[in-house]
Amino acid sequence: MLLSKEQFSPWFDNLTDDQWKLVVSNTVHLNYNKAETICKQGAFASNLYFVESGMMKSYKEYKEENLIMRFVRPGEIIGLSSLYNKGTYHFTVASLGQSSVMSINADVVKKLIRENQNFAEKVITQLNLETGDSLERIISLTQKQLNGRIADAILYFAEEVYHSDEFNMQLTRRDIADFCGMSTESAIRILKELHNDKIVNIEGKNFKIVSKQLLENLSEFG
Amino acid sequence: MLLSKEQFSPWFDNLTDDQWKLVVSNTVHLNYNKAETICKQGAFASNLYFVESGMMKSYKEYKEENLIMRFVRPGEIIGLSSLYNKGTYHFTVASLGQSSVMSINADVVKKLIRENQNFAEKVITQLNLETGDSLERIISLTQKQLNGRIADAILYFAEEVYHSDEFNMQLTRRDIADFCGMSTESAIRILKELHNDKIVNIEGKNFKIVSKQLLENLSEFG
DNA sequence: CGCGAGCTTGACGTTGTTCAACTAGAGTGG
DNA sequence: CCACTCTAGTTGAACAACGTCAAGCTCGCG
Repeated sequence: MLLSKEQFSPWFDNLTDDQWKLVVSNTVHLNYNKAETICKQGAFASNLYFVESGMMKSYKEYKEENLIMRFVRPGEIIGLSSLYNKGTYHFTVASLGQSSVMSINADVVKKLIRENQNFAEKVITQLNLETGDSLERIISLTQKQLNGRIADAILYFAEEVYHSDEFNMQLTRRDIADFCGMSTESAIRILKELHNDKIVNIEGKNFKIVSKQLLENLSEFG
Repeated sequence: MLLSKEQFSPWFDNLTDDQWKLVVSNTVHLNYNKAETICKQGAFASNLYFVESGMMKSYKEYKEENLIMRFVRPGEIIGLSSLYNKGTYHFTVASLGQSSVMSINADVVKKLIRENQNFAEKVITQLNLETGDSLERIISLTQKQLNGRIADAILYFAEEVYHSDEFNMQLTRRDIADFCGMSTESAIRILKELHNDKIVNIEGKNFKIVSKQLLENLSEFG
């Protein structure tokens, strides 16, 4: 398979040819099926994963509970936050449907950080973006009630994941609940309420936001 | 005031003399009193703060609620996670007692990141440490009940903040509650319970861990 | 000496979880 | 082709966990 840097823009487009060759020669492509695990929380993070296609859930495991932190989409890199320190994955990442990744040796990424300031800056930029998101999630999860959290989740799906107010949800109700830090039953009840109140039209996995304004109100005051 | 790089080790000890001069000439020292604000969530992060003495609380503001994310101690830098992107502070940081900081221009820090790979690596290392802590906090706050969260907090104070099983707490009950994401009354009730159960000896602001084992059990199963 | 902030306690109401039961569809093996 | 099972989704009722409210208390500071 022929690889060009630009294909993986904007992560790699500033690499020198030598650096890119190094990346290519320390890379394998992998395909995952639904429910397969890309990386496991606590394991040594000897590889990072550049997502090429599909969608994954990235979650913290705690006892029987999973708390989904975010959904990972093409163009994103998994494992940046595991570089240095103990070098273990903070999350488990599992594929939601079919997906493919480019697996890169972590030492190569560290080498790029050392040798290419642009790359280092991009890494820090990305880490800080994730920190910001992560903090917003903490607020949503700890300071809002069920309504508000579900509203946040639906807005997140529409804006960050599907880029549309109408989408066919890939997730189970349980995934939604795990993303909102609540029980499956609670998630179902609130979704039903949203549907009955004609705020979001929900039929099975088909979601259509009817009133974004009301949804944002819920997120804010719910 | 005479400044040496080594004094601020390990953040700056790998800088060249020129780089250090640049830091010194773009730096001011500031003293804060109790309850004064070092930086404000949402404001442009044009400066970073290297903590020299004292202790601060770093918290997210949401409506009337504050959620304390961590306590900042000498040797730490405030604002790394605000570099790049929008460049606004993710937190408000307020001094708990008297404290002093070295305020550094953010552009200088960015320049150091570009020009000194060691520094860049340290920054990423630190950011990833903070990410790890932050995730542990999410788990504590969302997956554990009040007992477990208070236990986590006390263990955190003993291990990360005061480095002793016996300490005089600088915080109010409200601070403790804000750190554990619960109401002040709940925090008080649980602390009392811990005292009555002879797990932690608490008299006013004096804390003494009697049975660390039981406390860890609470953290794990509480 | 009085005032305000922090601390404490009990009673009460709300929120959200748990448990149990039921349904529907998808896959499996006889 | 039909039971059988498993998972996902759903609903209601009972219950536990936690927050809110109201009151009173203490202590340091002006």
